[in-house]
Amino acid sequence: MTNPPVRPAPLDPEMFDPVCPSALVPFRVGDKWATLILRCLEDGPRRFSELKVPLRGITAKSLTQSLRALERDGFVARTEQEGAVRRVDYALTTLGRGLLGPLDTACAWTREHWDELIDAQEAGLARAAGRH
Amino acid sequence: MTNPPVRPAPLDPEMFDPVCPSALVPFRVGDKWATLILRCLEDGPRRFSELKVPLRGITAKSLTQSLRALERDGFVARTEQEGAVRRVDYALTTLGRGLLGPLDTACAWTREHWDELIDAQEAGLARAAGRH
DNA sequence: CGGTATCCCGGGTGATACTG
DNA sequence: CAGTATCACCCGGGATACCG
Repeated sequence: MTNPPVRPAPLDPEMFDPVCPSALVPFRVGDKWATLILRCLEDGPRRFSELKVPLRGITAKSLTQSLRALERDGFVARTEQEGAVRRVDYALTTLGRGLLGPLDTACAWTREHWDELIDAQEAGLARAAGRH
Repeated sequence: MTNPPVRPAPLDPEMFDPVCPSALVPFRVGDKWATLILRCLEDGPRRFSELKVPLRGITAKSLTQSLRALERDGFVARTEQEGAVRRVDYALTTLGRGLLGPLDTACAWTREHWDELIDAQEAGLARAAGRH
């Protein structure tokens, strides 16, 4: 039985598409991209360029920065594969995987109260507009 | 039976003191101060100046900004009391109170893994220092 | 007391170009 | 492919002063 390194299915390029302005998703971890990166690593290690796909519009610089920060904080492990073609993998550490728990809780809450969040925000904007 | 408006105990000026560098508390809601404000409102309505106490060093401007944002998003309700002395109260809305659930989850996780978080961070810093 | 009005600074973020 | 280097901009946030 061969035992090739676990390779999860490719990421859905639209996994963050419908929304995520993070204005409405009220929980943030680390910097702007950190939670999204964590989510991307949920199903297994990912390559640098692989991560760029669902992270619409992220620059190499920002991605590097976020990854380095996550690495420094012990949430993500970076491993450089040797071989002809360059290949660097990023994976969740145990600690990083643990973060997904509370993160899921937060996301679940947001999804459950999505309509209320939208309504409240619209009402708030209307009030703000009326005041001026 | 008189029914005076509920007034919770005064806030502990040191309720955020030992730590909270928010670098290690990996969950953020809204801006820099939002989660702390939410926590401050947990036990009931608070006045503007009352909030400034545990929020060591926050400026009136920042507090106003954060509160206005929380109000716009429907997490906090502002009520201006009439009377001789000026008095403005901020209280959690139902939606805002709901946020405390996931927030508690996040805080609990952080507390549970505090030592690991510290260790991982120190290790990360050491590695970073070694690389340069 | 409960804010506004200004000024200002640092850095987080993006755009672009370049590299091993 | 997996980054680095550089510039440049915006704005969150603090400091200070003032107001109804």
